[in-house]
Amino acid sequence: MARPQVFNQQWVLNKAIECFWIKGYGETSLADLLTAMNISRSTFYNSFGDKKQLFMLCLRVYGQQAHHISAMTLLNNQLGKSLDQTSAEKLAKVHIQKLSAFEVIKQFLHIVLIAPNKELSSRGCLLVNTLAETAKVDDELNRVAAELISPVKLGFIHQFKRVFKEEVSIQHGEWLFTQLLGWRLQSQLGLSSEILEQQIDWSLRLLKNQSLLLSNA
Amino acid sequence: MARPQVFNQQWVLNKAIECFWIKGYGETSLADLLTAMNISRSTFYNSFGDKKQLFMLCLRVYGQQAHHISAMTLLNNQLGKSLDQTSAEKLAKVHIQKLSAFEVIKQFLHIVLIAPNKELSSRGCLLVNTLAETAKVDDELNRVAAELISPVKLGFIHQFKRVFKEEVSIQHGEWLFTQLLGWRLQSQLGLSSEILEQQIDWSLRLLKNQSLLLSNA
DNA sequence: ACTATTATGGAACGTTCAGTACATAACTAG
DNA sequence: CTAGTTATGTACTGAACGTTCCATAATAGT
Repeated sequence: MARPQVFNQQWVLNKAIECFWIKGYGETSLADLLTAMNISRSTFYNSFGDKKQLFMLCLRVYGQQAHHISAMTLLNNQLGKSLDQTSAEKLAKVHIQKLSAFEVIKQFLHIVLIAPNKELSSRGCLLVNTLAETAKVDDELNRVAAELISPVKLGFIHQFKRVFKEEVSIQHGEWLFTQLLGWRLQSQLGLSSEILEQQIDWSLRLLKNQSLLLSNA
Repeated sequence: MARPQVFNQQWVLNKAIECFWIKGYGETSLADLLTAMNISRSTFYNSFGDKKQLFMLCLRVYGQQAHHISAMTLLNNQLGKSLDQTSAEKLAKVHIQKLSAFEVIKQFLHIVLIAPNKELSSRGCLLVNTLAETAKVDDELNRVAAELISPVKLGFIHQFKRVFKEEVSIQHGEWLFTQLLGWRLQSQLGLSSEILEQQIDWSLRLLKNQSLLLSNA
């Protein structure tokens, strides 16, 4: 009945996510997007409304992927399609299921913070970045980003509790999540991966002995 | 010999810092700056070169102030002129010198993360924000921000060690600094101040028992 | 009072921005 | 083959951006 779309929806969406992920919402121009997505202006506006709508769509897709990835990583299943091959290979070699609960978490942190590649890990998390960028500038985007982060965080904590088989509390998961955020920034500050791994070791060892030190109340 | 400047250099600089601090470099327009600084376009370009040069100047000034403030806070001296009156009053009431080393750190974290006011603490650190914002966009600004952060971090760690009287290592300071960054983001994510304080308690208690758990090698 | 020097105000610059209008191309159902 | 529908490419819009330019105002030394 009508002329068919010549581009691949998922492909151009992932390209858009990559743009926003690298440069942020404000710094990403329409020209950047059109070049990366390889579509024309009219196609853009016909298919995605406008820049803001596209961005919110990207946030949602990214949120689902991020949630999926962190959950899958801890569950030792296949990686989502969005990660590149090197990451998938690295993960496959880990053989998480044979490691202790602490090793699983350690490997997860290692992959998220260090392993994939400098390029990827230095980007940080699109949702967290967006939250910071739009904090005082765009209430709507800020709200959306905040809403989308929460399931990711809860997913992390949930898997964290699963791995530790109820030996830890939700609060411990929150505590470790705080440090995950901190490590992200530290690595962006140029903290050496040696010290980063050392810190991860420390935190996990502290968590291992948490029953000795941390009361729940 | 010449017509004198009618504006106060420090005053307009602090106004500029406030702009950049709230909206970031990219999102702060020249109109925003001129309104806040209350000067005209030509005065702006004559006195500060251009937007980027002014921004780098602001970063330097802010870096010195931030360094000063964190050091002074821990040393229980007067606050720098840049903090507002409420913060100064809050700090004066703390009477840090009478508290234990751990209480000093705890109060410091409390002030930085929770106490001053939602407005101020939600801004985060201008240098950290800049580092994140310019990561993939402007190499020069990124480099400058990274260079200016390091003395602030070292200052924090130095004072941290001073307060603890060599009972802790530099690595412990780095570890706590990581969490400081994480808490900043968490509070921006809407983490309740109750949980935030709980986490601070936990981390400090863990640090208190560090000799039991953490080896230095 | 005159001159040199600097600060200031305002108009205008070219560029880039997100978004729109419209003609045309590509397809399908009839 | 035709009519109808949708996708696409190009030219354009008005607004906002950072920056420059120039005339003018205000001072200090001579």
